[in-house]
Amino acid sequence: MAKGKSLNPPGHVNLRMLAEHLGLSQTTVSLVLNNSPSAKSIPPETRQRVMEAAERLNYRPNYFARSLRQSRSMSVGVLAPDLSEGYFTRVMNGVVQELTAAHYFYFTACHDWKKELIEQYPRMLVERAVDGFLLLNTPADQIQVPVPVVAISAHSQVENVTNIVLDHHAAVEQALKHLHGLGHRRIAFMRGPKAIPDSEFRWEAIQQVSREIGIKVDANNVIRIDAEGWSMKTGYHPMAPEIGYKPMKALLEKHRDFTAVFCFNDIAAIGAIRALKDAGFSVPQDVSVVGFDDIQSAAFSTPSLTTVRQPLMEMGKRGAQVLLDRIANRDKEYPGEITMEPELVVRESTAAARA
Amino acid sequence: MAKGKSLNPPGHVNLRMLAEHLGLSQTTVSLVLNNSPSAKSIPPETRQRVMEAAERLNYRPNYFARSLRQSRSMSVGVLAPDLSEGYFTRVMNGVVQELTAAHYFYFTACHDWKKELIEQYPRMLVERAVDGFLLLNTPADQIQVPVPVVAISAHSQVENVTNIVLDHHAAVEQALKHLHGLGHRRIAFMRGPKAIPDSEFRWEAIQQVSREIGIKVDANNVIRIDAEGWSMKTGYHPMAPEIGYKPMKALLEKHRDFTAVFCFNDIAAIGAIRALKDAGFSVPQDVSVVGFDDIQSAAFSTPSLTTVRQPLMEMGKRGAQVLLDRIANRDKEYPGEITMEPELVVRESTAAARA
DNA sequence: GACCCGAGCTAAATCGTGTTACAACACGAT
DNA sequence: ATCGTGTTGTAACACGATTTAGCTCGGGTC
Repeated sequence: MAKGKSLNPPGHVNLRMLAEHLGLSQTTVSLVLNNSPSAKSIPPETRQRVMEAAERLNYRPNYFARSLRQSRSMSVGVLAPDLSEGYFTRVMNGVVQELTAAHYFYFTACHDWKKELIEQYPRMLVERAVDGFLLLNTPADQIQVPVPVVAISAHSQVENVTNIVLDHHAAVEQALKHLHGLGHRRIAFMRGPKAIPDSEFRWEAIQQVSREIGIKVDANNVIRIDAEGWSMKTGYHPMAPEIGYKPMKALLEKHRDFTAVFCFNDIAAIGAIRALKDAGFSVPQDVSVVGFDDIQSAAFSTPSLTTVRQPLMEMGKRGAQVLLDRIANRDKEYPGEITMEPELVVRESTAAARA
Repeated sequence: MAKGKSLNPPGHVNLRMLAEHLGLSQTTVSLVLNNSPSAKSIPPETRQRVMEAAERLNYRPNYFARSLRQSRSMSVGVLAPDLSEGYFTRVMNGVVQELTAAHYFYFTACHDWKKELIEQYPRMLVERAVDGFLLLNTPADQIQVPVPVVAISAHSQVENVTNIVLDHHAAVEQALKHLHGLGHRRIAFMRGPKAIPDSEFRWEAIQQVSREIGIKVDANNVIRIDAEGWSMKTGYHPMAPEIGYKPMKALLEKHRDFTAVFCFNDIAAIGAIRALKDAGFSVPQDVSVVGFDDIQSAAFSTPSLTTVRQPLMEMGKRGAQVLLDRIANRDKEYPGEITMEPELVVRESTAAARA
């Protein structure tokens, strides 16, 4: 009665208080609650008593004290360029599923492609003791941290980093064989911005596959997304279809010697289609358009988009799984690269080439 | 030399180690580094010496130990239903700007509309000592936490919560006056899912404004988005245009006695347009469609969407500002509600009613 | 009787910081 | 000599959990 139980700050039950209340030592209570291996010798009745009291007094172990001891925080850092509509949300849907199931939380940090932020954020998050990093679409070369790193859609062969990548050869092959099979020979290519790791990688795949299939890549038919369009500093539209609209319009003003366009992603493809329509073309009768990613609106825009589906959610899930696994077994060997398979989704935006 | 400096785990400099190295006590070093008021008496030279050593040895105070002592974390919790394409990313763009500028990080937690998670996550994040909460599109009634809360797009008059809301009367008035002005009299309304706080609020505004303008709301022309479509458990498409496609299709199978549709949001509007086209209608010649939000794809879908623009980014910015202000001055008075103004954006999806 | 053993527990150290209470000393004033 | 009063620090505890090392006691073995 004089145990002092009633004068506590309510809702803040200690291990000490719990132990006092039970007439046991903190050690015993802790061992039971954590189901520690050295708790074998504790009889079931005592166990039961401890569990019940913890439940009844609504005991919650203090997060910081526990983390201080075990030096792990049950949280990871997610580094991404921005909170973009297409890519980010889809990958994160998969990531979140896995992290949540493992009782992990995550910090998100957007570097907006700024070099200094790409170096600064990892340091700041290490100070907050994240147990690992997940990089989305972000070059990993410069990142040196004392915890495991998994990079999704990056291609840096660096110690400590596991890459989750798409099989780009297969992806490009499916798209180009589809167009080739429809009779397209003069194909325009829209390259991604330099900053994005996938851009160069995919471009090389395009050149290689083109040689294999026998498609000529004409420099006059290669356009490039302007990296500025991706920046936050545009304010209102960080990553609008505009990024595809502008280069397509520019190309159309020079010449119209192509029957199909292979776009860097779906958002750009939607913009490109808009530019084609504005120029008096109809899609797919006059020009076929192929996108990349298969974001949600791809199926519902008009015309619906033929596109190379990246299994973004699965890539997120897989990435998170690997990261959690590497965190749990820090000295186990880990894969340097994991490849995921794409899938061509044929919809309305492609058709046989006009004669 | 034999001070043991070289046999440390590198990158892990203690306060103790720093103090030893300096030949001072931990207290002194701590006082200097935190610029504590009781450090007044410490001479500038000693100060200087401490600061330099900390810099040189790259000393970083342990986050857990520090938080364990002072229980605050320089981070906030963001609670949202999901990482949806339209709403979430736009609001967060504004939020992130403000938080980053104030050197705050944030945890994101998606409750997926599950009651138990809406109660559980705040508790878990309080354990992690977040300094405040930001609720997106999430009812705040049940949330009891010892830190400031700002709710964006919610309408709960609860102690401790500041609401950032849209002026729904103005929003609905602009949309309906636009349609009324184009000659539309028989208008179909798509209500939002029950779970979303804005749904009921907007519906009441619709009823009131309709009375004021003289538009009849016919129960046969009211459809509702099926809440299940929003759930994660659908796996692949958490929040696709499908949510608008299905109810629109169902309505069209019953009757076609309307010349315009006012949709709950842009994503649903895109789905509804698709359903109208599938049924042989053309938009806007046969049926006008008005959306809500003005998400990025609204301007680039075909036809481009007439919609009520919510200043989502500004709402996020404002919400974060208020939260940070309330965190910094915990006892200052705070606003219970802040109203933001909408703006009608007229594009291609609306036209004069057919005779 | 010495020795070991397992069952059932506990005291005390540890993690790294922040903070309170107090020590040692100098200097001048009484 | 004593007292006050800054100055310049330090020892020790608090925060709350985990973990190591070990204690006690009854019973069995040789």
